[in-house]
Amino acid sequence: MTAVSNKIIDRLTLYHCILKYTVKGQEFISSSEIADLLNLDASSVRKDIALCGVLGHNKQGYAVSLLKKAIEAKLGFSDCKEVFIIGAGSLGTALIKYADFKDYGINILGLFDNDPDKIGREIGGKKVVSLEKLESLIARISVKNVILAVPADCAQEVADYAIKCGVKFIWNFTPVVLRVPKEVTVYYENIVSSFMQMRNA
Amino acid sequence: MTAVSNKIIDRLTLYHCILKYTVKGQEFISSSEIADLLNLDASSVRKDIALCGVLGHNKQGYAVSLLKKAIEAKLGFSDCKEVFIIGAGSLGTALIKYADFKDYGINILGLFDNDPDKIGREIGGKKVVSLEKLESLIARISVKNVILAVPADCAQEVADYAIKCGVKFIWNFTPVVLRVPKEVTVYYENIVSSFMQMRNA
DNA sequence: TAGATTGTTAATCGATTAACAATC
DNA sequence: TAGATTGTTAATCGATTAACAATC
Repeated sequence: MTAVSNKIIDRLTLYHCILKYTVKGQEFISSSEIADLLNLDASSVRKDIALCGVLGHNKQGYAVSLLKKAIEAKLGFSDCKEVFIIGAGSLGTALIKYADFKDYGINILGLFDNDPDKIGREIGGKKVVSLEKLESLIARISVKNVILAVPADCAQEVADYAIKCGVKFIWNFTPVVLRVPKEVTVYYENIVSSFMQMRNA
Repeated sequence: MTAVSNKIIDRLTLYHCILKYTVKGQEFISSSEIADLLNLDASSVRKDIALCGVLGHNKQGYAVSLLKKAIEAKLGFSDCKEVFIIGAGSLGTALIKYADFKDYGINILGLFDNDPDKIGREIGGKKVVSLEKLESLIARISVKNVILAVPADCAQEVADYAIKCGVKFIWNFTPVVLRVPKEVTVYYENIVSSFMQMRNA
């Protein structure tokens, strides 16, 4: 399979959102219709779609349901990844309740915190587990991905612990740039940056 | 002031996070130290820093506090923008509680919802206001920016209403690509995309 | 047919990386 | 001095845009 750059992944997920919500019920969509919704060039839309192996129809554009499935296949929505969330504060809660994750192959298995008031409570259908138990749980069911949603002042410490437990990918929702060993990858959910982009527009 | 691309804004905010958290207490930092933390090329870091008008010192690198202030000035952290959040669910709650927003010049003035159970309740120090009141409030205090954190199935409808009230910028946390008039700008917080990038790495 | 739209190549544009003199 | 690091130019790389023949 051809490698797909992050920019293309970004656009493909947005095309998918269009197909799933914006043009729901519509049978065909043209490259220029997608391009207009996202302020893109129509030829780049056509190129992205070609990557997914979908052929269009003249004067009609692309079949919505076919294109939607092709994007799902290309991005691997059905190849489910298992994830733990660390931090059961308001952000961790929002993420575990984000039902759409399942549709995208993101399977949230558990929610960890070290606040005794939260441990044992149920949030979004999952029991909050003591952070101490991360190590034994990872040993049992090999989960390599965590979402880090803890306060900034303990982000590095918790990341170190998760890495010690065997975590390889950290989806980092804290504003802290983490020091990690080479074999560990951190993805920064840089919320503030997109606000700055909005402001500077 | 030189225009700064979104990619550069992305990197500058991450440098700022490093200076604020990761190397707190350290007096100087070299371009390669920043580059290593973020898996970037050191020369691109130096270029970004040059854009902020900061000069480094040989054998020492850049003065941390000076560079931090220069990034803040370049990105306009002190030029405060006022924002309403629409949707007082778990995501809206998480966002209003994200204290760091204030440091970045994001001033959240109010939280709207149309769920009678939520209206009047206090979340993150702000009273939840009925969505009906958006129009009169925007007429009084001219707020052009909203964070959209409502369920997908009413995203377009709520966006239409906000635009009718005079909103010009929508920071969209829903997975719905919105149809908006030309004078309105939508920024997509594409959470699923970054997960896909993580998976495909 | 005429018009609209795709698929794809070529041209342009911008961003990243490499290289290295200047500096302390 | 030698070594490390900046500041900046030139070279490379990749992404976007323009253009247009092919198609229905």
